[in-house]
Amino acid sequence: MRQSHLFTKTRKSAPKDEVAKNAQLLIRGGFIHKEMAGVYSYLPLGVRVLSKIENIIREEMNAIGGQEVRMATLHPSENWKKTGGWDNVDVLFKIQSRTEKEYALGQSEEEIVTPIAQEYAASYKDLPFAIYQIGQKYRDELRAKSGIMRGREFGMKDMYSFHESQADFDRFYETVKQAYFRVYQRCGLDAKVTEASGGSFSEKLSYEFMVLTDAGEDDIVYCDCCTHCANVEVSKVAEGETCPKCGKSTLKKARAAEVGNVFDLGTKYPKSFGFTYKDKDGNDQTPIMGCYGIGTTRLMGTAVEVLADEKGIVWPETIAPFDVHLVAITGGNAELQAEADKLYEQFKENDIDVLYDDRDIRAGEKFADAELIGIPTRLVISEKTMQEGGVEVAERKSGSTTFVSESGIIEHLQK
RNA sequence: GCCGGGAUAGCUCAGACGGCAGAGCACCAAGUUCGGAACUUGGCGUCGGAGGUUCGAUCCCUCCUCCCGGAACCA
Repeated sequence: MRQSHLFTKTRKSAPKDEVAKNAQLLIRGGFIHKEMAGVYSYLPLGVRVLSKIENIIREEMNAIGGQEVRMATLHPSENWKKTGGWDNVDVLFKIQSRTEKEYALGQSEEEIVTPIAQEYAASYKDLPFAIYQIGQKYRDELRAKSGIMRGREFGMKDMYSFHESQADFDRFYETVKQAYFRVYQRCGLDAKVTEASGGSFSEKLSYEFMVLTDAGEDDIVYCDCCTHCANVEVSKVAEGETCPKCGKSTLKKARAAEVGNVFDLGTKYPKSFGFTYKDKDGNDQTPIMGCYGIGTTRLMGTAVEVLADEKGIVWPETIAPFDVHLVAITGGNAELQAEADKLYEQFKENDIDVLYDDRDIRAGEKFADAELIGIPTRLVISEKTMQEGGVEVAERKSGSTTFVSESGIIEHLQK
């Protein structure tokens, strides 16, 4: 894409009503636009990043047998009244129609997915299965904060699974945990899994996936030399004590952002809806249910928080809005401009995902913008580089530069 | 909803004793520039809203709205 066609622009300063690094950089770069506290619109660059995150999640959920759906976000109040959520879930947005009919906005989808599952699962032969979707969620937070880390409307992947037995649930639970680790790893983030409380809807322990960052809202204690990690709210062992798992190190405490969670829901929701299936002996049984969430927009915010430097965002290749930022420094030289245009066309022909800075502005502004936007690889074509018959290749993350000939650049980028 | 802070140009901010409201950036036009947000010249406010005090309020008082931080909460 030509940057001159991109309708968004960068800005030098962050708006004064944003303090969180993720929101400051994402707004300055033109990835998101704030509508009100806790609610953001996603602009072209932001949508590109979010789509890549969603696709990684989609691939991993599909790989473990998840089936993608898109459920309603406008919910009938009756379903929430059946489960008790109407009166007990304080973050539930409740709205009323002109005729005073009541609705809820989806803050989670058990109330919708359970009846759907019920419709199709009448026999033990129909189990197990897992349904997921990626979409908007609404939560009536008393205090939205931290940019896109904790909003009233946000993106989430939520998956729900239904099983015949606890053993089968446990098997799938573990499968999902492994898939989640792959998601975070592919997004360039190092996540830890912690034990945490199940919240208001489950008496069992849940697992949360945590990425260390001061922008988070949870405190965890973890071990450096093994995988032990727990939310301080449930940890029986405190900071500085010996790791109960490996016994080798003392535990450290850190701030972390929850980027996913998995819950054993037991039979609560199927029971609320009278969801039973026939077992082999013809008896009615209630399925065991699990739910699994990843906040897609929070994941995006976390990546910014964790990976950005003083110049701007540093996207991992896997979720960057573009793979390559081609920056033309022409100084008004038409031949050079034509040369850059040619290179851009060649990139497109070779399916290289490129943002081409063809704007008629000074070099310094282009460099500053490139660093702010954070595309992993920056190519510069200028009089200087042309004299040597090539382009400069700069890595955003390290700042290191190399020189590659014009004829070899496509091959260089494709490997 | 609680505690604290805040709201002045599109953006970032200054401002005064209560007395004609400013700068930089951005935007438009022209020119000079052209590898780190450059420069010159000319073109844009309901001082968040509503009351009150006052000859006069952006400034003082009251209420409200919105925003930020914190606490609490956190499917």
